[in-house]
Amino acid sequence: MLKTHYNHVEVEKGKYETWLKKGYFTAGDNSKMRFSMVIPPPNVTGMLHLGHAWNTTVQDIIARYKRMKGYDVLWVPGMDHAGIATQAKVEAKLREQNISRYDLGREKFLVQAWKWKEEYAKTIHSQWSVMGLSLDYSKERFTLDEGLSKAVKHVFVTLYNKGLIYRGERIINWDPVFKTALSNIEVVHQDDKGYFYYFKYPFVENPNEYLTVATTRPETMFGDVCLVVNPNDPRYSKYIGQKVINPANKEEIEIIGDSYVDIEFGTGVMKCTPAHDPNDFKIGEKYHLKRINIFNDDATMNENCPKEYVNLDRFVCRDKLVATLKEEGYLIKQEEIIHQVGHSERSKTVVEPMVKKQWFVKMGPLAKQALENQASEDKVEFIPERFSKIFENWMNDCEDWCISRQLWWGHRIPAYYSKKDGSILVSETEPENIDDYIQDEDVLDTWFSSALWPFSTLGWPEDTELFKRYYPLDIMVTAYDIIFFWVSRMIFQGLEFTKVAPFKKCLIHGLIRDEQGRKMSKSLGNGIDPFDVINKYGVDALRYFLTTSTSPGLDTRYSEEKVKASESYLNKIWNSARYVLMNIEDEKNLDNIDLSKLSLVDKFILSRLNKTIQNVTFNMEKYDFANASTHLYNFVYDDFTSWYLELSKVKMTSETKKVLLKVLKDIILMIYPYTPFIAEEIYLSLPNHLESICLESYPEFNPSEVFEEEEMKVNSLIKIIKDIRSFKVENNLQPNASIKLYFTAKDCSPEEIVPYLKRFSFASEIVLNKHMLSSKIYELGEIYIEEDIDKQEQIKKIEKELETLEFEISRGEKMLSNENFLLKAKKEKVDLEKEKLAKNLEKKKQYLNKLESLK
RNA sequence: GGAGACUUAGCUCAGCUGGGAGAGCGCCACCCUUACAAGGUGGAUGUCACAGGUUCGAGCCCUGUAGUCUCCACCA
Repeated sequence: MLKTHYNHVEVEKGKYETWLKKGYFTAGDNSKMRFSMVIPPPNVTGMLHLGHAWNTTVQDIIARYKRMKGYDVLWVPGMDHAGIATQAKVEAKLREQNISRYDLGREKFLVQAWKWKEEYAKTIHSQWSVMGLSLDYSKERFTLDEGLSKAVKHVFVTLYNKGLIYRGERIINWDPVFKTALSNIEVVHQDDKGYFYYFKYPFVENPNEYLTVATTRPETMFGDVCLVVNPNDPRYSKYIGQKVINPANKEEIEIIGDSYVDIEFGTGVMKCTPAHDPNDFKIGEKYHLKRINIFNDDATMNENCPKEYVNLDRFVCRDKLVATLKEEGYLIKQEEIIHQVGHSERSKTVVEPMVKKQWFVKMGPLAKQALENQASEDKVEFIPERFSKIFENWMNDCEDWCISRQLWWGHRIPAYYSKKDGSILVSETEPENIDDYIQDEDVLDTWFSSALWPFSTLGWPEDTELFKRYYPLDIMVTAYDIIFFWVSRMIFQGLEFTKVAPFKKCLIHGLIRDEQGRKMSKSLGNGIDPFDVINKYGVDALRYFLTTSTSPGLDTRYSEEKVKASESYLNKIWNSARYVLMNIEDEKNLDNIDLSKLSLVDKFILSRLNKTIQNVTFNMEKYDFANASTHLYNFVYDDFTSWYLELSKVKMTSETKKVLLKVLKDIILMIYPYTPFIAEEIYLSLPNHLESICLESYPEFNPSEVFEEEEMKVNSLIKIIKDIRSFKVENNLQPNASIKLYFTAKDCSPEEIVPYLKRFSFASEIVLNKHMLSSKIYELGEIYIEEDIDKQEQIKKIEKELETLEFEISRGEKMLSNENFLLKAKKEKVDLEKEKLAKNLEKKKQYLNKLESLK
């Protein structure tokens, strides 16, 4: 027997270990249809947060639901080495001991990094188990494990041989803290306060005249190679070909013309720094301009700058240069502005565009393929659909992907440079005469290996059984913030290498915010540790909250109040289970409900149950877990606990007991994917259970158990009871005050109804078939509550009823007298309204008769 | 500069293909009724941002306006 109160600590204890031991989550039953997913691999940088909890719970609901629906479910766990993020953490830890990665050297540093990985993998595993995730650990992978490394090399080499990976000197985003290149999307643009500086560039021929150039980054003037004006700009076109003095270093530079320059913007004269600005770089390419790199790798100034600036930090240099130019009279003015500045996603430092030799993936052909696929029938179905557009927009104008990183923690680029002639060898295996070669020092962007995750985890590029059976995946579940980083890259790599999209559906959810709607972040200190929540309210309550108080694709706010409400709901189910168990204790035969022996209310609840199963299943199939849970919730509260449990107390037949058990069991089965721990606990206390709820099937809709008439009648009974209750409140009577009732049945046998009336109205006496003039009319018949009021009061009451009735009748008549409504509305709607109107008119007639007699 | 989302009860949010406005929490009154006081019963509260349009009928569809937010974009 269950305890009086739901205690999450006791309920959760030991269950997950048992499930794992029994192998319930191990895929491989080939007799069933397959259903496959892989977990978005969390970074091995630290603890899981609420976002992970949300994301994984959604997947767990899917996995458990699909198992119940008879699928062989594979859900692959795994983690991501998270190159730059993890390396930063390991370096920070070493720094505490005053050790830099260079002190250790590559190999020893990697030993430290692997240690870090082992430690955090352990934490993540234990957190997954607390969350109750039904992962198949026998298939677990890590992005740096041997098989995945093999896949990465294979992809790199194949793309290289196809000409889709190239090495080139191009302008890239440089992170001067981590001293590595970044891809475009690892740069986040923020509004920063800065200055627009206006400088004089005097003409060589005529030093009294000058052009004014505005810039936000004066220090890059040391890298200027020319000025650019628009040839169509009447103010300046005449100067094209002339020379001016660069005030920063007093060197002569030419004025060239190019229509790129916006006549309206700034002064209309642009300085050109091909080595440190993406647009200037393009112009530089067009006109074969010099690229003068002025920065060291840590963004201090290098020897291409005047002596007094060398080795100064870029911002110190900026201030010093501005001060000098001001002194020399070159600074015309400076304006404070707010502008977008690129920062490194990881180090937060201001990114410096630099020309560097890096490896790139040529995006054009890959993007084209992805877009074509998305326009075809084999497209990835995004849920909600609008995210497809976001994916396509990005695919449409993405630049080549810089994939080399100047880090140590990651997949080392399989390119080898000959010591003899410097030629490049790109190969999956080391060259035999390795001593004659030097391997490229760089590693690949983390997302390069993540992009292969849906198939590399299944053993690809080997043609494994796992890959053959489970690929492509049925669904990928992720938040919208990594559509560009991850989803899009999985799609184009999947298409390129496996010829199909890596997953059929992509379920996108939002981000979780704090109670005020702000992002959770370390600097704000507003992060919520999911495991604190779990300790307090239980993992089921957290899971329920995360997956039900959210809307598809939208952000949600964390709300302790709602977690608490979830726990109350679970307690409600818990206690309803106690009631059922208490009542069926001594009943031996609980199977095979005999429909012919059911009472009115038994049929009512069975009917409601079946409609609920239908609605819940419909929404589960759409992956709309919030909506599915709402249907179940309303059924549990309104139909089951508020009414059926109470009504069942009137006449507890052995058939009723069977119904109680069936309804409870189906509720437990439907809530199970959301809240597996409490569901298992209750399930195991039911008679005739299997070894675990994990082995159960999902409830099926049964049309032969839908009883419209009984539903209608019980609803009418409920209405009567509610009216009696309000009558008592209105008349300041205690809820259990005894009253005298008059009941004249219609379309039902009074014997069936009276016991319920008696119990719920606390009636001391129920008089049957005695027509009372001021009784109220229901589907089940007429009800009159005896009270001490005079004729006038009774008339008033009836007139009030008539008034509301009149309102409804006129609404119906208006509708039905509208020809267009009759012509254009759906037939069912018209019939429904007709029926309603007829009923109301009949009711009105009866009330009028009463009124007549009273008067 | 583009793209998208959001605006519904005091607060947080639901409202499925257009057919009589909902939940949780909070608030008021009453009730320890033998599953549950982490509860029950009854109740109050909404020009569904604004303005047009389509429609027999609009919270829902279309257009515009305002506000909030997010993403993308090289504007020196």
